[in-house]
Amino acid sequence: MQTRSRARPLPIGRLSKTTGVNIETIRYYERVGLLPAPPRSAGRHRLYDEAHVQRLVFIRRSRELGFSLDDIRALHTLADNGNVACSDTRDMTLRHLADVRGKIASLRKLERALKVMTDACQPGSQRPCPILDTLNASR
Amino acid sequence: MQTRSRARPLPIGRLSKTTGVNIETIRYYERVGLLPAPPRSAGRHRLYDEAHVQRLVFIRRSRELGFSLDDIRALHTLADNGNVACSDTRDMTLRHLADVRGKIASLRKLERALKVMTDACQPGSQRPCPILDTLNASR
DNA sequence: CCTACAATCTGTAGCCACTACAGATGCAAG
DNA sequence: CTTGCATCTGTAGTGGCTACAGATTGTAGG
Repeated sequence: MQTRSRARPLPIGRLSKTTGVNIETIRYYERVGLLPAPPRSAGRHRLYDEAHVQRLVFIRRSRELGFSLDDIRALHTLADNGNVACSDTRDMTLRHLADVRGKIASLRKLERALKVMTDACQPGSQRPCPILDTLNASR
Repeated sequence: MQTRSRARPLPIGRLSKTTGVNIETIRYYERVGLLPAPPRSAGRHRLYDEAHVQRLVFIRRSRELGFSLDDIRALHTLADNGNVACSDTRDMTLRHLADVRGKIASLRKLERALKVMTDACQPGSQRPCPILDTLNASR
């Protein structure tokens, strides 16, 4: 599985480049208990191994999918416990999916409302400005 | 235009009920310079008039449409200056609309990705959990 | 070995738009 | 006058980072 004998540990800058996660963000994740604290060099510099890389990639992917840090903590726990039937992960993901769909729905409402406003507001056509008008209307 | 002679001033709680904006939020808007500081009673309680109600409704409507507080400050300035051709308001709204559309697009990507994951993860069907699998994959 | 200079360290504060207190007053009805 | 709700100020917390300052460490070249 491993081409090199034992990968030597990465300092935080290398981990950052490898995973695409900001250095400050990596330290932040450690502070909030999302990424385990790695061993340190004699001069207290963090030294990461392959497991940290995996963990951090997992976190990044989950963030890209919009999971909260709390969700990710829960996912880690499930993953670490071997998660047999994966019904918990599925439930979490379904809840999150519902959430995303809700957000899409309300953004679409916004979109329609904004479109109506900009359509009504043709340059040089009217006064008072229909946009300001809409905003002043109580409903 | 006015049925009653001169409406007597509202304390913050009434303003809150009238406009649907939280009391704490009203004070916050004053602190950040979004809502002008009203006159006070002898005991330093805020006393609002109809203009404040209008202003606050404007703010609420704008927030519902997703404008930032900075945007709203700009809109106020435009409204107060009589905004003749309303091209500035239109530009702002168009920019905001583009932003909203961008958000919708990325949420839709999310939605699709999450759907693929939950579809792959039928209860009791597979291990390891395809969701955790996806999250571990670097791309 | 020494010197630059880059990388990393810790700790703190800022961002947005609120929200949630605590503890001290004010106000209005009975 | 008392009771009890409304309001006051000031501060701190939320999520998920990001941006410093100022001190130390690691490393490559000479």
